[in-house]
Amino acid sequence: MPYRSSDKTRQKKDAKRTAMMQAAVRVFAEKGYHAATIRDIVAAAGVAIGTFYFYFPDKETLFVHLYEETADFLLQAIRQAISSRATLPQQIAAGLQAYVNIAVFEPAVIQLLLVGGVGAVPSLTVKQHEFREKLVQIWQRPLQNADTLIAPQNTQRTAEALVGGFDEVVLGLLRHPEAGSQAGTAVQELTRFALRAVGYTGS
Amino acid sequence: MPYRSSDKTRQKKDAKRTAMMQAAVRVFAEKGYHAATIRDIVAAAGVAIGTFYFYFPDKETLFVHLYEETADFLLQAIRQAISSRATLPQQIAAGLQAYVNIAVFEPAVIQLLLVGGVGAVPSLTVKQHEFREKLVQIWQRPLQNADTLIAPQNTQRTAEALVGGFDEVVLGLLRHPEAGSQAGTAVQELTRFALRAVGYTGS
Amino acid sequence: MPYRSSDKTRQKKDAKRTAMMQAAVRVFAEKGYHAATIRDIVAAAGVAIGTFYFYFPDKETLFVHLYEETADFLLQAIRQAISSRATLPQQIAAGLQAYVNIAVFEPAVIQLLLVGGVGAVPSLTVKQHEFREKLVQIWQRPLQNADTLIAPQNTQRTAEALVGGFDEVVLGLLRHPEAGSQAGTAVQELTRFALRAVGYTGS
Amino acid sequence: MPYRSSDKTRQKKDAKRTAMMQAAVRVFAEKGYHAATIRDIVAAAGVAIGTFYFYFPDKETLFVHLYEETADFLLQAIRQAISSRATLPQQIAAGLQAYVNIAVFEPAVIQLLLVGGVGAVPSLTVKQHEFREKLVQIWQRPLQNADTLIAPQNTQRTAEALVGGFDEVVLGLLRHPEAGSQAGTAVQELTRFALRAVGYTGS
DNA sequence: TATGAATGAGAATTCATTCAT
DNA sequence: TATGAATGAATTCTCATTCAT
Repeated sequence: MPYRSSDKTRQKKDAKRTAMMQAAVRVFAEKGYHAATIRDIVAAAGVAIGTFYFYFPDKETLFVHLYEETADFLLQAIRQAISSRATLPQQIAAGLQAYVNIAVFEPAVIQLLLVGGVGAVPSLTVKQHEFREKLVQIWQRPLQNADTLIAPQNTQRTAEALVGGFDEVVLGLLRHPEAGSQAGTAVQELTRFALRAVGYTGS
Repeated sequence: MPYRSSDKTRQKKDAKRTAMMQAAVRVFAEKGYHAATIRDIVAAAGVAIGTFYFYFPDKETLFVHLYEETADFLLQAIRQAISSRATLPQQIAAGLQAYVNIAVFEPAVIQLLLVGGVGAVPSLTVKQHEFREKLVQIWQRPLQNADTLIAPQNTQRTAEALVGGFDEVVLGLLRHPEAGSQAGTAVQELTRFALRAVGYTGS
Repeated sequence: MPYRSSDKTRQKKDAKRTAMMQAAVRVFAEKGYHAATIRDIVAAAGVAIGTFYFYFPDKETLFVHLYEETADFLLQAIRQAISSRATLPQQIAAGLQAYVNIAVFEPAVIQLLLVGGVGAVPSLTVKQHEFREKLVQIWQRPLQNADTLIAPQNTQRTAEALVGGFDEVVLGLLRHPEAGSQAGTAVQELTRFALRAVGYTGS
Repeated sequence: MPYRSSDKTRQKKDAKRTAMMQAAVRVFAEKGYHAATIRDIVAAAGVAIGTFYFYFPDKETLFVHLYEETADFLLQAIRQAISSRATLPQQIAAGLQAYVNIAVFEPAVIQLLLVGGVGAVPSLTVKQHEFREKLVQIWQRPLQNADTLIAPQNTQRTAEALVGGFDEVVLGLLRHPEAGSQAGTAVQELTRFALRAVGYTGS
């Protein structure tokens, strides 16, 4: 019996914690790390300042944590989309579609990862590198697997360049209000771009 | 002897102003806009705080100015490299070489443009968009000119993706201390990547 | 036990706020707007600098607010004293007595209104004019009501001159440490002065 | 011969010094002591900052000096106007006319004495008191001389009140752009006010 | 757990003043 | 004499963080 109550408490607490983190993501994404104040965050979450420090040790830790979680979410989504397809063109299209979907429906995720946290917190630099590297690895894998269907190349470098290109286009989409309407075209064009870039000769 | 105004004094002042701006670029590049304090900048320049405000109106104005100047410098270097070559492969190789050279010898330039100023100052957002757009245009031009030698495509989108790809690779280079040694290889690989990506069929 | 918000806490906060405002009035009155620093004010109130900004938006806003409140207090006191009497001589004597009382027992009020804030803040100029005008109106009213008992005259001008005269004498009183002892005489003499000045012929 | 040249030099220097002082009066009058910067003053005088410190030791000293000179000028003008007339009504009218003239044609003088310097500089307080006292004495003298023609009274107190009244009205005039057109009426009304206030029974 | 009043280090900016030329 | 570049103390204000309730 007692543990059930404790369970509920735990759940409640987690719910509040999660709500605060979501509020924080929104605020960080919108204003960037430095311009976002704790007051902004607690206001967005509808709690008091003290409550923030009950759930999180400090601003920087929260931000780094948020960055990691968000990065994992994005990586997982792309990884999952790619791994659920069989051929390289399908993998690229699916991975891109997943990425663009997130950009359109959760722009805060992209904002946080590609804009809000860039060069803001020293302790984040390492995490950022890790994130970039993992992203590259995710895109490099299908290239390695399609070994015989693409041009001979340094797949790591190719994946790096693709990742950068995807980011640039996606950020460009977000700069325009009607991001959603362009998304489909962008995915197609980027897919073709990527296939050419790797020298795909299948079909 | 009413103080010679326009001669050496003038030059000295300009020299000092330039020296201070260079110091500021270094500091901004290293720490990012917010983490860089006026104290950091004047310390790096070896002057007093008041001196900063004698030469510049305020932190933000200086930063925006620096960003613009640096952006113009980079754009000009790449534009110039591209326009001095005749064929697409040469143009791409030359443009990339120019870009990578700056990254290797003036890493602060790339740091300032791609990292230190991202999401830092609201009044900079517009300038950043302009910078990205100009960069895209610079790379789009040779594609348009090589019209018949490349695959049919949305050259604007392609240029966007290339620009993003180049940036990512260059930032990757800077992450490693021995950037210089990798630079040559990176230029070659990126050139081939780009030629494939545009579907170049010349020779 | 989520923190009782509206009870004692509220009252305490208001009390502190009031205490800080009183401290601020003292400091502003003593040093004038510019010479009074936030440090002075918080030192006088026995709190930290941050506390000031928790209660008030900034120095100027507080000062203007203080000025308005103080002006209203003084105006109300004089208005009330005058309106509670029936004849002109009584009205003048009562109004003056009220004014002098405040000067003697709350010299900071007069100091703030007539000295500390003069020419200090641009945004205050309008308030100052309003204050002077209201003061003139207060003294003009009894003159208009005693219409038939005083010399024909521009009562507005007369009231202006009386107001200026009263201020000068009151400030003179405050210049001497034993202001209180002279106060009674001053009220009598000023009353007679005013009655002559309006050409009062009653009795 | 040499002394002639030195003489000219002296004159030139004095001329420049005077020009700078006039510029300073204008600036102090317009902005008040604290808001007026040395840069403002030298800009108004058309010289360099260093030049200021060649002629004057520092800002405060200059201001106090300016205050004294301006006060002397005003006192002398009124004193002179009064002493050149024979009867009390003429004396009051002439003194007021002189005062109002200065207010209309040299508003900076009044601004400096009655507004710009009030409560601004601690070291000025004494000078201000002296100024007020001298002004009171100037107006008290004719009252004492008209001893038998006015009501029995404390002429010092009366003079104080008159001085304050005159100031208030004059400041009121300056608040309106068309000060000049109202000046004549104001002098007449104030003269009558003053004559009534002293209980003048002549004629 | 939750609150929000209180803190104070630190940042940007101003401006009177100095001094080498 | 005259200049104006250079200085740095002092000021206002912000904001992450603490802690008594």
